[in-house]
Amino acid sequence: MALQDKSRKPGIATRLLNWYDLHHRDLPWRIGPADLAQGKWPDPYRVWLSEIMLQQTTVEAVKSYFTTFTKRWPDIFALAAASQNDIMKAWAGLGYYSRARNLKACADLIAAQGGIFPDTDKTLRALPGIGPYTAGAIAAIAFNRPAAVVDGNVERVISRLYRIQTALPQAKPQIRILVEQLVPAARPGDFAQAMMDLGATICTPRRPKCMLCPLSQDCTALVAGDPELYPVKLPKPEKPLRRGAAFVVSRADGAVLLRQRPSKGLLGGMSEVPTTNWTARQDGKTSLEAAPFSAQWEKTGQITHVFTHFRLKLDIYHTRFDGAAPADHFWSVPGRLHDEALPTVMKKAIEAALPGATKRKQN
DNA sequence: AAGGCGTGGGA
DNA sequence: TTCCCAAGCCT
Repeated sequence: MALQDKSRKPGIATRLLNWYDLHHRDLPWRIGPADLAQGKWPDPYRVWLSEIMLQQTTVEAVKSYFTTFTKRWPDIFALAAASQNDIMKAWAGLGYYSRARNLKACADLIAAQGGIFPDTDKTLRALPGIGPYTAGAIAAIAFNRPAAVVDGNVERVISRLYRIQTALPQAKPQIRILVEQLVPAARPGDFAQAMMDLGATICTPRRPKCMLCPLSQDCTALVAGDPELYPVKLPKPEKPLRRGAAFVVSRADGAVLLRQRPSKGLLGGMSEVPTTNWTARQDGKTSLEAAPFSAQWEKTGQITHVFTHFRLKLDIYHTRFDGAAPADHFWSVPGRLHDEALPTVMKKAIEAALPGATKRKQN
């Protein structure tokens, strides 16, 4: 929700912005406070792209993807003109692949409207892949709107400032209200980024650097001596184990047999080697009936991979085959496996049978 | 509205 | 090793 009036806590915002001017992070998608003061302004396309990539993803992981994407697709029209499959390939390895599907859908919508981004919290929120956080972030950073921007960093900072006893996510509404009261009428974008920088570099989950914090005088948890206890979170359920088998079929020229996963759900729209269903059975028995064809399958190893809500153990089988690809399968481009839309778990599976096969050759 | 949805890095 | 978690969104 955009705020019309000034911050009711000017001291905190001022202290935070002064700290940000000196200690902000330089990031590829960011216009620093000095440049901003000179009248330079961020490109909404780059703000949007970076914010989508940063959802539940670390800054370090995003950097190279952001560079690759903006070089290949410099603006919203270039991205809208790209195929869904090329975007999935470029997104491979970054995770949460529904983001890549929504990215394309959003680019198409904006390009069709002349390439102009919506510039308010509410209108941004209506676009695919843009929720409360991202809408606020784009509105504040790209359009200087005094929107409340609440991410995991901000939740932590606010939880400690006010020593909030309510556990997340139940505390979210309360946190949002507190942030709304802090947002300054001037520099709302810098304020949002400052809050996140503070959470990422000073007010860290463990061992926060309170000695260096510009808000130490404001922090209730620091006074109480227990900042690490916040935010309060409920214990997470443990991840069940699922098992299955994956079948790596290699052709003489190095091509590998692939197929495309359904567009929705886990790894939706990404490519995979043929696999059995991933079941909860614990006996380790895998049915070769699910193989793409009957052959002399050689077990070449086993991999484990951790998804958001379950762990997966896959037995890896390998065979060589030089015929035509079966229905609904295709051969990868020989020597170009690293360009396929392969999620990390599938790269692991292929590597277990064909070491080095998914690596980009360096020269 | 609670659960589905990836991955890699740090402690 | 194991756990936590990182600029959340969708249904």
